[in-house]
This record gives sequence, structure tokens and C-alpha cells, in this order.
Amino acid sequence: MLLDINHHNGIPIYRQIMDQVRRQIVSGLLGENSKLLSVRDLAAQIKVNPMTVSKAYAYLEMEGLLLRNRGVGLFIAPLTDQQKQQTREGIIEESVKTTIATARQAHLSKEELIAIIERLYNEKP
Amino acid sequence: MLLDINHHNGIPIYRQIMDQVRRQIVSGLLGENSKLLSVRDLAAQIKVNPMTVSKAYAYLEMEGLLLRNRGVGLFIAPLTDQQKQQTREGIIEESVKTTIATARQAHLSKEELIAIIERLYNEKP
DNA sequence: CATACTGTATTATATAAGTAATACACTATA
DNA sequence: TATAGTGTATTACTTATATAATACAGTATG
Repeated sequence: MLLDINHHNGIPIYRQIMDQVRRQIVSGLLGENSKLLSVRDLAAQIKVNPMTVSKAYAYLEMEGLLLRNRGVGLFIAPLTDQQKQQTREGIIEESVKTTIATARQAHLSKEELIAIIERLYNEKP
Repeated sequence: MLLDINHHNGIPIYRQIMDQVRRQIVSGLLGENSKLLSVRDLAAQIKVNPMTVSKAYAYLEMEGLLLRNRGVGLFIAPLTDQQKQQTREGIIEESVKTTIATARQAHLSKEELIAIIERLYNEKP
């Protein structure tokens, strides 16, 4: 799965990497001891400096989501399904809350918001 | 309406100001020629340097959303209802798209996403 | 015309973020 | 054991963001 990095939205690249890799890890798609893309490979893929990728991975290790092994590579940390589910819910709730706050400030009703989601969800499947 | 500035999420403060003031302007709550909070007052309110606020206002003027008058103050630009509506829709769509992308990466169905919205929309009204 | 507000510019300083090039540390493996 | 692949550190440099203090520019109003 490719990462989608935006260089112009003001969100630090290493944070964008963290957010997207975090979602990959807790999504359950990657197996238990899967190897992640190497620092250099991911850096090349998204056209970014290796140290920027390394920084993102370092923070994700602090979060307990992956393990870094010098000379070997990067592996998904052993997480229980419950841990993954909790993280996944936290990520989604944070995003949904932002959207709801935006909708409220724009005076959009819950029904109008849901209508927009219904429409956009089927656009680029 | 108070602005909610987060100093720790990596999003530049002037962009957070822009996003929130933009929503206020196009929401229709503030009247046609309403005065906005002065640079110094807003800066004091959110505990930020006046030049950071001035920068946000400068960009919003470039977007055509407000007018800056030295010695007088800041005023909402004359916008048609259609212009406001378009901007409002653009803001919401951008936010919704982010949430949908997050939901997809977390393998959440449209129905599950809508269920979460139904739940969270009524939490802090 | 003095005063008290507006918004803006300047200068200096600090920090975060990102890049580039190079070197280092570690491990698997032919 | 040489090699090629891991991740990491260092150094130098650039840019963006934010602050502080001060000064400047413009307007309304007593």
C-alpha cells in the first residue's frame, strides 16, 4: 500500500508517515511479524529524506507499534487484537470528531453531513 | 465564538486561525459588513503573537474573504450567498474526504462510519 | 491636534522541520 | 570473511514558524 504524502498542507511529513503507517499496522492487513518497508526504500518511494522516515519510525516504536532492528529491519510489534481495535477506534474517532466540528461550524445538520458521506464514499473506491 | 488553537498537533498556528476564521465567515453567522476581532485582541485571546494573527488575516484577504483597513479594522468581504455556500461545501468535503480515507485504511464500512458519526454527533452539542 | 485605537514592518532570536552527504553500527548470507 | 543489505548518527545548511520589542502608518474622535 502506497503512502500518500502531501508536501503543501503544512502537516509535517514525518507526522503524515506516522499516521498512515499506524493505520496500516492496526488495520490487520499486515501479518503478525511482517516486515515493514525499509527506511531507504520508503524514503525513495515517497521521495523524501531517509532521516525523515527514520524519525517517523522512531516515534512509532515509542508508541509500541513496531520494532526497529539495526541490520535487520522493521517489524510490526506483537499486538493483541484488542490493542489494535482500540487504536483503530481512537484514530477514527479523532478524525470523525474533527469533521463533526467542521460541519457544526458550517451549520450543517447531521443528516446533511451523512448525505455528503454517502455521496463521497462511493466516488473513488 | 472562541477559536480553539492547539499548540501541539504540528499544524501551524496561523493555518489553524485561517481555517477557523474562514469557517466563521462563510457560515453566515456574522453579518455582511461585520467587524472581525482586531489583530491585538485575537492575539491576546488565543495567547499568540500579533504578527501570527496578522499573517493569518493577510492570507484570508488574499483569498478574498476579508478586508484589512489600517487604522480601522477588519471586515468581512462582500460575498454572495453562492460564494459562501461553495466555500462551505469545499471545506466540508475536504474534511469528509480525510475521514473517509482514514475509515477505508482502517477497514471500516460506510455503515460503521455512519454509526460512529451518529453516536459522536450528539456527544458534545 | 492630541490621543487612542487600528494594521504593519523591522530586527533579532529561537525552534522545528527537512534535506544532503557522509560515515558509522549491526546482521545475514554467499 | 567479504559483501550487501539493514537502521543510525553527525554535520551543515535551508526554510518555515513563532516570538519579542520596537517602531511606523493610518483613522476616528474627543
